[in-house]
Amino acid sequence: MAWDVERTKRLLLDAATAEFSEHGLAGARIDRIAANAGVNKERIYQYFGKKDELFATVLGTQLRSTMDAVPMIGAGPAAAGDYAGRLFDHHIAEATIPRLVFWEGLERGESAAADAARAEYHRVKVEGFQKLLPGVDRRDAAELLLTIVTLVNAWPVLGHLDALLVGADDAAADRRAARRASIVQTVELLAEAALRRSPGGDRSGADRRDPPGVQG
Amino acid sequence: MAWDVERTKRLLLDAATAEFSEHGLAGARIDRIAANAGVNKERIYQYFGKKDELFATVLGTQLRSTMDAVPMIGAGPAAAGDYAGRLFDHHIAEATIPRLVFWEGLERGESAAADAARAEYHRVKVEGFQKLLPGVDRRDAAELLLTIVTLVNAWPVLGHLDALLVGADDAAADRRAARRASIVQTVELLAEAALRRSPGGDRSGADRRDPPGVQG
DNA sequence: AAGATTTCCAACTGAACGGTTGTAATCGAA
DNA sequence: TTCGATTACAACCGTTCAGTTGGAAATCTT
Repeated sequence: MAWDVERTKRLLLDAATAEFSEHGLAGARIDRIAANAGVNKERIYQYFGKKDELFATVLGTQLRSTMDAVPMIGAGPAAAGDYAGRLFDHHIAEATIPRLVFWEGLERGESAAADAARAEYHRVKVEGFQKLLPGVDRRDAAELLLTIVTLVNAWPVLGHLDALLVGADDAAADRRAARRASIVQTVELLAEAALRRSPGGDRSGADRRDPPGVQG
Repeated sequence: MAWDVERTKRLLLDAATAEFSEHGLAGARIDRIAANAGVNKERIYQYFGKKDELFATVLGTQLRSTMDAVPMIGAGPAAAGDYAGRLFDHHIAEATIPRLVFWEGLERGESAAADAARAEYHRVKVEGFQKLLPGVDRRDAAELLLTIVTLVNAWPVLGHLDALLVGADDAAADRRAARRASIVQTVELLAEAALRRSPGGDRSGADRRDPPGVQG
C-alpha cells in the first residue's frame, strides 16, 4: 500500500483532538491516541513533536475551524445575541472546543497567554465583534465578548452544575433550551447597555440591525 | 513526640487542596501531596481512601467553607449584584474553588452530578438565592445563579483569554476591576429582568432592597 | 535499477506512577 | 508494666507512562 502522509496526519490529529478533549493534557495518553488512529505512536513525535506541542496544534486547528463555522452576521444587540446563540449551538453539537479551552486555562494558563498566533486570532475576533456593535469602545466590546465566550463555553463543561442547580428532573433538552435563551437574553441586555454607553448611542437602544453584515 | 492525628489530616488535606487545584485529578501526584504535607503517603490511603475519594473530600470541604465566607445579604437586584461581586472577590483571593469546580466538570462530569450531598448543597443555595429576589420563579433563580457561578468561577481559570482579548498591555489589576464591574452589572440587569417577569414585579424594577437580610 | 530518502512499526528504556506491605514507634487501657 | 491497637514510615511492587531506537518496507531521484 502506498504511503499517505496527509491521511495519517489527519487520523492522528483527529484521535488527538478526541483524546485531549476527553482527558486533557495530563490525562491524555499518547499510546491511546496512536491506537485509536491506527498508527504507530512514533509518528506523533515525527509529525507533531512532544505532547504539549500536539495539544497546541489541536487547539489552534479547532479554534480556526470554529471561527469559520460560526460567523458574525449583521449588527445591533439582536445580532450579538444571535451570534452567542449560534456559538452555543455549535458548542453543544461539538463539546470539543469548550473542553479544550478550559483544559488549556487550567493546565497551561501562563504559556497560552504568551502565544503570538493566539493573540492575533483574538485580536481579529474582537475587531469583528466591534463591527457588530458600531460605536462601542474596544474595551467594552472585548469585555462583552469575554462574557459571551465564558457563558457559551462553560455550559458543556459545567453540565453537572446545571443538573444540580436546576434539578435533574427537568429533561436535558429543556435545560439546554432554557440555558440558550438565558444566554441570548443576557447578551442582548449587555449589548444594549454598551450601545447606550457609547458616544451617540443614547437613543432607545434596540433594533439597529441595518448596517451590512460583517462576515457570511 | 506525641501523635496528632487531626494535625496530620489537616496537613494532608491542605496539601491535597493545593495539589488538586493546581494539577487536577489526573495531574495531581500523591507523592507530591505527601511530601508537601511532610507526611508519609501511606497516611493518605488510611485517612482519605483512593485518589478520587480524596478529591471529593477536598472539593466538599472547600465548597462548604465558601458558602460560609460569602453569605447572601439583603434583597433586590443590587443585592444580587453585590453577592456576585463578593463571590468574585473571594475567588480572586483564592482561585482554588474555581479551578476545582472546572477540574471536576472536566474530569468527573457524570459522577459529580449523581452525588446526593452535592445536590442538597445546591438546593440550599438556590433557595437562599430565591430569597434574594422575592417572587422570582425557582427555575429563573437557578438559571441566574448558574450564570453568576459561571462568570465568577470562569475568570480565574480563563485569565489568559482575558489577557488575549482585552490586551496584555492593560495592568492585571485594571482588567480584574473591569471584569468585576462587568459581572456585577450583568447580574443586576438580569435580576431586574427576572423581577420584571415575576408575578407582581412589573413595576420599574430597581431599588427593592428593603426586605430583611437572609444570612449574616 | 541503484542509491538515497522517507514512512512506518515493534520493541525497548528509564523514570514515574498509584497503591501495598512489613515493621518500628507510640498510645490507651488494664 | 504488659499488651493490643493505632500511627507512622521506608522500602517495595506491578503497571504505565512519554519518548527513543534500529531496522524493514515503500517511495523518490538520478
